[in-house]
Amino acid sequence: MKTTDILIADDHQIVIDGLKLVLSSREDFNVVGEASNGLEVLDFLAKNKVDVVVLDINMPEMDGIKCAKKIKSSYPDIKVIILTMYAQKSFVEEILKIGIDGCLLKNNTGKELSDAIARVTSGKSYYDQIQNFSKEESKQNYSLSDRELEIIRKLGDGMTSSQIANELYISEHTVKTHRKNILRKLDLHSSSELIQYALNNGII
Amino acid sequence: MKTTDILIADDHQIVIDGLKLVLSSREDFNVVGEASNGLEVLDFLAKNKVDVVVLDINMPEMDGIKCAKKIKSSYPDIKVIILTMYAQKSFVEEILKIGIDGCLLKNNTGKELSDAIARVTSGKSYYDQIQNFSKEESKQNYSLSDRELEIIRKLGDGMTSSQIANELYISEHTVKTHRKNILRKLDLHSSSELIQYALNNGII
DNA sequence: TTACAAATACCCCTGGATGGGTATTTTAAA
DNA sequence: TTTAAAATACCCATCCAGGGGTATTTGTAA
Repeated sequence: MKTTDILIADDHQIVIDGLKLVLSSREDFNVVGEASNGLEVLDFLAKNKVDVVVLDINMPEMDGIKCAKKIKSSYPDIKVIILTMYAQKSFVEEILKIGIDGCLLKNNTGKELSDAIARVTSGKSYYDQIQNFSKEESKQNYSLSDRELEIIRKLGDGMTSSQIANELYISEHTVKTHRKNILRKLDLHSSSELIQYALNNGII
Repeated sequence: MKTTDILIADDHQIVIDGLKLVLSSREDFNVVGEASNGLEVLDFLAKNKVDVVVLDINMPEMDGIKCAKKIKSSYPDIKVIILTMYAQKSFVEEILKIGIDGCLLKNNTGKELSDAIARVTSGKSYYDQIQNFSKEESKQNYSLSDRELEIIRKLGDGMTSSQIANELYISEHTVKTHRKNILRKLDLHSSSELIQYALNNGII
């Protein structure tokens, strides 16, 4: 029998334990490794043969999206499934662009994860809920630049515009411009909303 | 054989599926129900006999802490274990006060959850990491009042002091006083930091 | 090489947030 | 019933955020 070798990445061990058991219900699935962040995933892939990687988005060190990008450029044959807490609008564009094979919410049953893995190994893709806003919202869903993301993270640490300006060796005016652009792009109106959004979408 | 009847509550189905499988490895454990929020838990308890409830903190409708409080007052014999993402400093005091039997991070293995359940059924308690800061930080870790928590949640929605004042039928001055007290208690200095803190500690 | 996005920088103004007080009433606990 | 905590309300001041512009430089992709 042809088996599928699977690597699971999540920063919560108990979730990994659960997923392993969920997937062990199928004889053709073989969980060959686990990782608690993106760096561990890349480390594992360098030394082992894997067919499918199941990635949580919110992980320390290197998040799931960044990790998926690196996997797809270094190992285009490996299938990647993103497992996430929320429907992460801000990442939809990126998920589609990177060519991630599957994406589903943690909100789903274990069986659906099995189904998703089976689908992607057969060369198909598995998207849950995601494709809905990929069409409707991708137009108004402007993407944030690297600089803007950098500033959002510093805002999350409670830094003011002038503090950020000092740390980045740029003018406070520039920081304020970035902030205005961020709020405009995301259609938000305060830092509080921004931090909430950022945390819910894996930016922080 | 005496079996332990367990109710699992988490807002992510895939986590429930995993936990059920993890716990099924012990013959004396019997997962009799599952719930995706606190209200469903109370509903289930009203109709079924349960020995142990495993509660996630972050759930919609009614969070794990509020739910635990109600369980302990209505069914003092039912053991309660809190399962959480982060070490939630702000809740330690409350967890100890309510008399929750066990508390562990999702960051643990499935076996540790089994151990915790076994311990609490035998009348002991199981605390992971939590007791550390319960001693060290409980002095400077002032607890927030219900009103203060209410205001934090509204701030998370991006509301201003005056908007909150209108919604709660109180003066804007009062809202500002609450905000000042919140920041002072938590030793924070801006709404951005507060929202970050609140999301990481299950307040929002 | 031309066009466009990103990053940079500055101007204006208004309103809200932060931090320092003080003080009353209400509620709950000892 | 006395005491303490919580919720209420107001004063002051300063600083920063938010929203409206415009403009230059830099890098990159068509």
